Amino acid sequence: MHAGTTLARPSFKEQMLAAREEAIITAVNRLLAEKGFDAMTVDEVAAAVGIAKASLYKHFTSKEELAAAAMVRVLSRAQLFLDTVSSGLPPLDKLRAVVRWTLDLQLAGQMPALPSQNSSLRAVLLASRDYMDKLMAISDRLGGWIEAAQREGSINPQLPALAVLYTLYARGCHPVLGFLKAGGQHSDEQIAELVLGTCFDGLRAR
Amino acid sequence: MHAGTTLARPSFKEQMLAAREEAIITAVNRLLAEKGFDAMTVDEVAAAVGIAKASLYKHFTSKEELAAAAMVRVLSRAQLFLDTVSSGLPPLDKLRAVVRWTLDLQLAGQMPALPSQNSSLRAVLLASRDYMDKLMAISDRLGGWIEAAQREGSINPQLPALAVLYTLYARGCHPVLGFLKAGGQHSDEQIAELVLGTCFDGLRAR
DNA sequence: GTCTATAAATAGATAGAC
DNA sequence: GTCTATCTATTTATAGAC
Repeated sequence: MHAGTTLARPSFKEQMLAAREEAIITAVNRLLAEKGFDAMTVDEVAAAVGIAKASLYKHFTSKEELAAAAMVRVLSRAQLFLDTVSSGLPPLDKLRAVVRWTLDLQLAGQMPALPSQNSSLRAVLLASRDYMDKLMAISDRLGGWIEAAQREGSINPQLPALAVLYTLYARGCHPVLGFLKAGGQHSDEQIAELVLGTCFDGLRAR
Repeated sequence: MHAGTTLARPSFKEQMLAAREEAIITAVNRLLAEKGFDAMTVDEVAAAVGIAKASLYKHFTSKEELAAAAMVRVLSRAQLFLDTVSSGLPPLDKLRAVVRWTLDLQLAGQMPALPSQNSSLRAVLLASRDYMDKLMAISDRLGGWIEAAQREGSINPQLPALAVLYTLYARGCHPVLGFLKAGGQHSDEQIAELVLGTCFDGLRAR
């Protein structure tokens, strides 16, 4: 939130500040993954970080800003991951890799739940330049890969590209992962591969 | 909640009571679909029904009971729908019909959102005989159809039947529907067919 | 910036008259 | 059973000392 990224080398104090805010966001991120925005309380966040609630409000001006920071960080990490996806890969494999990344994040309990349609968080996110810019940038890159995959015939060309994009995003909050994990019958690796398979190949036999 | 289903013919008063409770559950159902359990308030429910909050508590003992009643009603309706699915249909088509039913419910804004992992509602549902019995009964019937479909080779036999079941359930809270609907590019019918297609056939070309 | 203490608003739930 | 009025606990957010 504070400008820790000036051009000059960050001072020790600034580094401490940045580290603390990282810790805050990490706690928020976990709580958002566990119980979602509405059920998460600022008291819990403060307790998890180990600081007073009032101190939290020196860093972030509201509960919504707190959550938004976590959402932005996830998007930033997604962008970093996109950068690591080999450009030589066929577009379908790139998309697979991205979905796999979101599944791993979920299995690690680090995927914040999407705000519900009517949440106060939603309005803040839609108004956040940072969040929307990152979301657009990610969507553009994925959209390019989707269309390339459709041109080469590896993704069903009859599907609207937007529908494909949303379907990929939806994997980020797929409750199936939690159910299967709670069942205890499968390893995380097996679960991820299962869901990845049903996403791209469907339930029907091929 | 109250026993409106005695063996004797229900009196006028009992019918009024049942109708009121139906109206309450309908309002709760819509609110659960719109914003989920955590964000829904009892005040909103009372306002939507047009009665005082205290009156609500004469019918249902807590917010959780209120929501549970709505969840149970959805399961009851699902059971009724299962009964109407022609027994002559191939198992894959039966499963398709069920998913289609849940998609229609969602598009109508009448599918209550699943409680988050850590919600107080979750505990109440797990402890509710009514809810769990219905859920088990539905799961058993769907499980039978899934296994039959796998035996005849129309559903991928390599997938664990439970994974298939959860995947079907997950369609009941698929955020893609909301996104596509908000986009305004497609009719409800098109959206339902799109999601149905990606569920059974996957994103990849066939 | 961090803390303790508290304000202000809202939530779920209940009392008691009718 | 329905209402108004109220209680109690919780929650977001802030004041003010250090």
